[in-house]
Amino acid sequence: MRSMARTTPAAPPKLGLRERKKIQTRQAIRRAAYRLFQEQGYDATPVDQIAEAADVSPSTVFRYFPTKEDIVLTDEYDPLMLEALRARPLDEPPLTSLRHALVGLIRQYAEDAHGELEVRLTLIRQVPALRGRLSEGMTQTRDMLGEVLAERSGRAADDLDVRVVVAAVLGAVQEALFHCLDRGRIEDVEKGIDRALEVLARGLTL
Amino acid sequence: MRSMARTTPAAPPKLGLRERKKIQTRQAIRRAAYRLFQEQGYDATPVDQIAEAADVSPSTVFRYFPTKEDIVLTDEYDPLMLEALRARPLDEPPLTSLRHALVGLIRQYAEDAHGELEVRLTLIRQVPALRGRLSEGMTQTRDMLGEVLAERSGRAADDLDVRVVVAAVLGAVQEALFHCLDRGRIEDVEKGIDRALEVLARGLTL
Amino acid sequence: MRSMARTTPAAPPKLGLRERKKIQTRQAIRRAAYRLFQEQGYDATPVDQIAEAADVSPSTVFRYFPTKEDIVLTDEYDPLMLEALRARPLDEPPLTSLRHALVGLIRQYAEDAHGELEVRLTLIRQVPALRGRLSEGMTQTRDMLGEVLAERSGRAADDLDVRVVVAAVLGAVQEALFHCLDRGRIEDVEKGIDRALEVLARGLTL
Amino acid sequence: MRSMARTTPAAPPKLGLRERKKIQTRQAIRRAAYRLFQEQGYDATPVDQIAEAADVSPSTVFRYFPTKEDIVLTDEYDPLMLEALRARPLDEPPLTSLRHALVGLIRQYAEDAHGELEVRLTLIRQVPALRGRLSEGMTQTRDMLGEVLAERSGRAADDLDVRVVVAAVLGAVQEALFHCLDRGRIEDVEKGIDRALEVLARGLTL
DNA sequence: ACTAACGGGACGTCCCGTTTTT
DNA sequence: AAAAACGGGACGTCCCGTTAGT
Repeated sequence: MRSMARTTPAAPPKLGLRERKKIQTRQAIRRAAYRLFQEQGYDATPVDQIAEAADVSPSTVFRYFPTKEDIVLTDEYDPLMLEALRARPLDEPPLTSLRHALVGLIRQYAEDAHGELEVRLTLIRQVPALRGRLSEGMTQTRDMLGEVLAERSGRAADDLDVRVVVAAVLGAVQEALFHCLDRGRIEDVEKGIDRALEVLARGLTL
Repeated sequence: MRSMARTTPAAPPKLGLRERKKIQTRQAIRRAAYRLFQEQGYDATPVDQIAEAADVSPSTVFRYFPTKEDIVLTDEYDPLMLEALRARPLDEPPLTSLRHALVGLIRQYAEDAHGELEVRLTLIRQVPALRGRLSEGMTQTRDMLGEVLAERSGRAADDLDVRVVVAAVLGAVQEALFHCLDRGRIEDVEKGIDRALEVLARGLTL
Repeated sequence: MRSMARTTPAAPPKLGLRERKKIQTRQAIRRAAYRLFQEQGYDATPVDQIAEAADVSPSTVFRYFPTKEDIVLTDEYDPLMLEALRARPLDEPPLTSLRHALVGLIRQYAEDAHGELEVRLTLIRQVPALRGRLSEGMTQTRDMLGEVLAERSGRAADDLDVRVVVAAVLGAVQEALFHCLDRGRIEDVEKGIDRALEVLARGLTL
Repeated sequence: MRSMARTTPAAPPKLGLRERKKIQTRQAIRRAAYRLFQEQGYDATPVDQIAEAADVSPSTVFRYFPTKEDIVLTDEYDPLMLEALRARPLDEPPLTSLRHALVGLIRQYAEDAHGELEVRLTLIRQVPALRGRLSEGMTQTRDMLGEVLAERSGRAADDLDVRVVVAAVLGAVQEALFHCLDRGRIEDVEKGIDRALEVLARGLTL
């Protein structure tokens, strides 16, 4: 987990002015977008408006994010998650491994982008198009997690059991996230996840 | 379950010519759409083309299906599922109840619309926009299932445990469906579901 | 030739209000476009402006003309030309047949759309993109003319000699048109064509 | 004609490294472009992609070729053609003079850029935009040839007869080229041209 | 000098809702 | 009531020219 703490600022040695500007612009666009989405809704916010709010040209927005959806969906946490998962001891039950990897990641994200998590979750929940794209990404995540899990347990990558485990865990975590979001207690998210995973662990008995 | 067998065509007693024509048109549009989607892909198929293929005007398409997505997503199975769930004995473990309700439903659908299941699953998997809308519908389904489960177990409707159960089961079922689809053995879907749910039942151990 | 005189207005029996409106709109767009092209140049005239000038929405412009180029290039004279060519006596030398067919057509066009010929020629000469599309259409025309000529002379459709004849004649006619256009004596176009074809007839000697 | 054989690489006496690099880059860009055009089509190939394939920046492409079209269209054969035409004896019939000038040029080009002729012809035939620009260039060529011919025959530069001669010859040559291209016998092009010009010489009789 | 980034604008496609004919 | 046409707006792609950095 310690290694995870070094995410973006991990390799800050020497970024040319060029690079720094790029990151700034990216941030500016994303921030503007999130704000407008929150205020007006996703569909009601044209890209042009985002551009204007971010003080760039519409072309630039599309240079940074191929589609409007990507403004919300792009992130770079997947590799971190895999790494975290691989770092868990081999004899640990998969549920526990996944739990640690996911919780660490979410904690990380919450630190990195203060408050963005909520907006993002809300958006994703409300805008069908985003959910679509997200679950596309999720599928990848799922596949990747599945692969790691499979390799750790000596099974085939497309083993049904493995996939079910991953799907169940991701579904449960998502429920936990939304549950906390609904209560406005996003900071309790770890507790929620723990509880959700416990339900899974005891075989879905109520 | 027998009552379930009578789904749409269950109550044909008195349908005016009007109604029958309407249903035919609806079918024609959907069929044309599915065919074109399969041939060209979803995004590459404009609504106008569907209209032409179905031999109706674009406006008519729009009258039957508020949006293009609804052509794929609309169905009428939710109430059936709820009914089936409510019909299960109260002391049955939730996992079992859900299993019966879902399997019955899928079996029903496979009978009703021969082969459509595969196309539909494939489409949904491939087109992000559809997945978005689907999971929107899914959310409703989830909520509804959750409510029934909650009421049966005397919990609150938004109880985290209940939601986790539903989410995990739906996720697992979906994995089973895709798993069978990938192998081209869609007819084994019940076995797949059983196996997936077993993984859940034993607490996600591998 | 007399039959040719009845081109567009040939079958005006009963056009619903719908159809008439459509034709009007088409005309309005084309007229507006031609005017603006003349005033500002082709490239400097956005489609939106044409739409505004024609008092329609941009979408409508694109409904009538798939691309901006088509506003200039679309016409419906090809079938007429073929018909005219076929109507010539079989034992006539090809040069003469082509001459009559082409001259008749141009005369027709000059009558139908008074003055448009000049603008159109000018545009086509000045805007490379249009020339491209035109020569695309021209290729078709050429092929069609070639086919008729081939069939009349009992040769293969892709016979080189036939194609050379057509190409030379079309090239010569075009030169004649531009020649008259340059002198502002567009009304002498028939004389010009005659002279040009004579050069061809005598084997390109000066 | 021998002098013609030394076209671009004819005078390599002293080219600074600078110059040589420039020529190389130019070549690299053109080559990359031709390859991509062939593979994907002209319109489907963005300039950026060409730049990448040629391993230069997009700006550089733009520095070497003002527009995308120029990548295909730019060449340096016009002056050679004029020179060749001027070198013909004055009392020769224009048809013969043009024939020699053109055939020599094409032969030259075929030698210089092995196989490029075909790609180029194909591209030009298929992409309207290119045909447009080409015929723009062609117009210049035509004008230049016309001038030489006019001066040799003591006529005005814009004399209709002269222009008709040039137009007919160029048209016929083009037909011959395409004719051979269609049959995949590009090496017979001289024969084809001869035959085509003969048709012209005998006054377009079939 | 070279290149990356940006700006601005056009094009053409699509969707969905409204208005007009039939 | 069905259809055809229209309107309006968004999206995403592309091109080419300029500016700012290395």
